[in-house]
Amino acid sequence: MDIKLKQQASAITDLTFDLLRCCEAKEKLFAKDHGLKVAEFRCLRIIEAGKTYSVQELATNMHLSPSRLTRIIDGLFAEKLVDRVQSIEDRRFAKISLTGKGQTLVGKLKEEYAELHGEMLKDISTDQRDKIYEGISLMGELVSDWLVKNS
Amino acid sequence: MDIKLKQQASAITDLTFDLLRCCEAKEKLFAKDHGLKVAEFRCLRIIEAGKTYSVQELATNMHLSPSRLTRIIDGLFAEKLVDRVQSIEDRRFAKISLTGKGQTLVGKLKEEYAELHGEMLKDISTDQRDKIYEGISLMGELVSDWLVKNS
DNA sequence: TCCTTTTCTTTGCCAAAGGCAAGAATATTG
DNA sequence: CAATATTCTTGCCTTTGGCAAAGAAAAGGA
Repeated sequence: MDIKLKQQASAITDLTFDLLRCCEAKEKLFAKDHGLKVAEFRCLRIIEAGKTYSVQELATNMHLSPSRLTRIIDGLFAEKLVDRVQSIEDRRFAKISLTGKGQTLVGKLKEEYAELHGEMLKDISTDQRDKIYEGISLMGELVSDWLVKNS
Repeated sequence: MDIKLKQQASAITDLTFDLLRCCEAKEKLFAKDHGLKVAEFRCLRIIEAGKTYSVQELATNMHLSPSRLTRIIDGLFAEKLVDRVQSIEDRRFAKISLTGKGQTLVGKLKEEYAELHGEMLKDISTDQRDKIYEGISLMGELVSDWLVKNS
């Protein structure tokens, strides 16, 4: 039993390791093709149109430090993709949101990034896609929970 | 049908995106805990004891440029974890391999990294672990194939 | 053989990514 | 009001990474 766990853990360790490298390469290519820095793409992708976010929210979400986020937002602000206003209720907070231009871009990015994945997934069966969904969903939760406990 | 693909692609896009962030954080933590730079950990992990590798092989494997690899190997060499000798058959090639110290370390790293994943996986069923394995395995191949075609 | 071309690695240089510690501004609490 | 805590930004540093040129070696002509 325990041996079974060990084998599975080892196999999954290797697979996630490889998947990670590939997905990083994929993100880098995609961002470059759209004239964005990888960090900018990653940040834009998690900002929903109409919502506002504090620096800390974004930092936590992206697993980065607040100071790093300040810099990323600086870049997006300079390109007029996001607005940054001081919160009125608590003026320590920044309220970051997408500009009109930002919303248009993010819409396009999401669309095209999903298309890219559609391209990858188009030649396998619906069932297999479900298996991918299920597997990655399970793994994502486990890793996320583990991070909460261990950092 | 096509709508189904679109939905699945979109869902999988989001999931892999989140998984990627979490796994990066996980790698960073693990490397730090073992006194290694992330790039060093990633490099060491793909070098098998007793085998030799060219710079290019490692670069391709890690999806990095040869020049970047030279630097990573410089670091590992300075710590006496890898050997770097000129190939005798073709003296343009470097032959990179683990030193004794490197083998010991890599053995420990692999063991402990698998243990870490074992810790994450221990509370779910064998079946669910198989689902994770299957899903990530499928996805890994798809992304890898896509990269070959698109870069 | 000698010259050109190709291949593999390294080096110099630069950009991007990211964190830490200190500071500024604002809230909160005693 | 004074002390403390929170939020963000800034300065400074490390790490990560690539490109282009240079070196060194092999392979191919003529």
